[in-house]
Amino acid sequence: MKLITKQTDYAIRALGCIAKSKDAIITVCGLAESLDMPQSFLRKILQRLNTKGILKSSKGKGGGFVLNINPAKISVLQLVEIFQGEFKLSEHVFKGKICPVIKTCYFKNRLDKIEKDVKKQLQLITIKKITKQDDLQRKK
Amino acid sequence: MKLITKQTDYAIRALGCIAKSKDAIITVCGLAESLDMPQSFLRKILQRLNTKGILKSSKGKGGGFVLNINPAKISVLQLVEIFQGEFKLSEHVFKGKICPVIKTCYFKNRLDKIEKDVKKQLQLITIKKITKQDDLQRKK
DNA sequence: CATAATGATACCATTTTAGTGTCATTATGT
DNA sequence: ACATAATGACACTAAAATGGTATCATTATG
Ligand code: FES
Ligand code: FES
Repeated sequence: MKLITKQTDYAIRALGCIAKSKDAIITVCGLAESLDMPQSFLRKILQRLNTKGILKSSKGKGGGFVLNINPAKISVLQLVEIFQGEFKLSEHVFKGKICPVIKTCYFKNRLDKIEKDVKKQLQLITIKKITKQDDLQRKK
Repeated sequence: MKLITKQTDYAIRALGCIAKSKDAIITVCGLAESLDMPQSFLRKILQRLNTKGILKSSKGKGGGFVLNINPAKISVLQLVEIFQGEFKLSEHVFKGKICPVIKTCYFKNRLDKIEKDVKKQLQLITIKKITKQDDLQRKK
C-alpha cells in the first residue's frame, strides 16, 4: 500500500527543483533529464500543476514553467490530493451500501483519527521545507 | 488511496463475528450470508487466516472455523500485513535505484515518522476492542 | 517560417485488487 | 458404503488504479 504514488513523488521532486531555480524558466525536457524521469509523464504532471495554479507556464520557444505560488504554501497534502484524489484512508462500507453502524463504530472512529493525524502531518511538509535541505536535485 | 483494502476489511469484520460467536463453529457459507460478502472470496480469506494461525479450521460435515488465538491479540496491523504485505508508506526511490540522499532527506524522514505513528495506531486496534462495541455483525 | 516549447487528450501497458471456479480431501450421519 | 457438507489448494478471470507513451494542435521567438 502506498501513501505517495509515483506521480506525486515526481511532482514533489520536480517542484523542489523548480523552487530552487528561483524564477529561471524550467523546461520539461531539461528537468526530465536532470531528474531522470520519463519526459512525457513529467510533462503531464507539470501541466496538471499549471492548471491547478501551482506552476505558471509559457508557451513557445523559450517557454517553460515557473512557480506561481510561494513554495512555503505548497504542501505535500495538497499535491497528494491533486494527484491521488481526496485523502481517505478507508471507505468502510458494507458491500456498496454505507455501513449502518458508521456513527458508533470503534474501528471507523480509530481510522478517522489516524486519517486526521496523517493529513495534518502531510500539510506541514511543504516544498520550501523540503528544498531547504539542499538535497533534492542532485543527479545520481 | 486506501490504507485498508477490501480483503483486510472483510477479514476484520469476519473475525469480529467469529469472535462474538464464542467457540461456536462458523461456516463460510453462513458467515458470507450474514455479512453479505462474496462467499468464495471470504473463503479464501478465512483459509489464509487459518494458515496464519489466527483461525483454526475443521473439515468435513459440521466443520468450519473458530478463533485460534485471543481476540485481544489480533491487531489490525497484523491483518493489514497479512493481506497487504509489509506496511510501507513510500519507497521514495529514484527510478528503481534507491535514492542517494535517503539518509538526510527531510521528506523521507517525515514520511518515516508518519509511518511509525500509523503503525503504532493500527497495532492498538484489536479485534477484541472492535467487538466490544457490539455493532459489527448486524445485517442491514 | 523553422523551431522549440506547452495544451489537450487519447491511448496503451503494468500492477494491484477483487472475485470466481474447480477438483481434491475429509468428517459426519444414516 | 454413500450422500452430503464442509475446507484445502490453486488456477483463472475481471476490474480498477497506476504508470507511461503518442499525437496533433497551439503559440511564441528570432
Ligand atoms: S463496521 Fe462499518 S462503520 Fe464500522
Ligand atoms: S529525495 Fe529520495 S530520499 Fe528524499
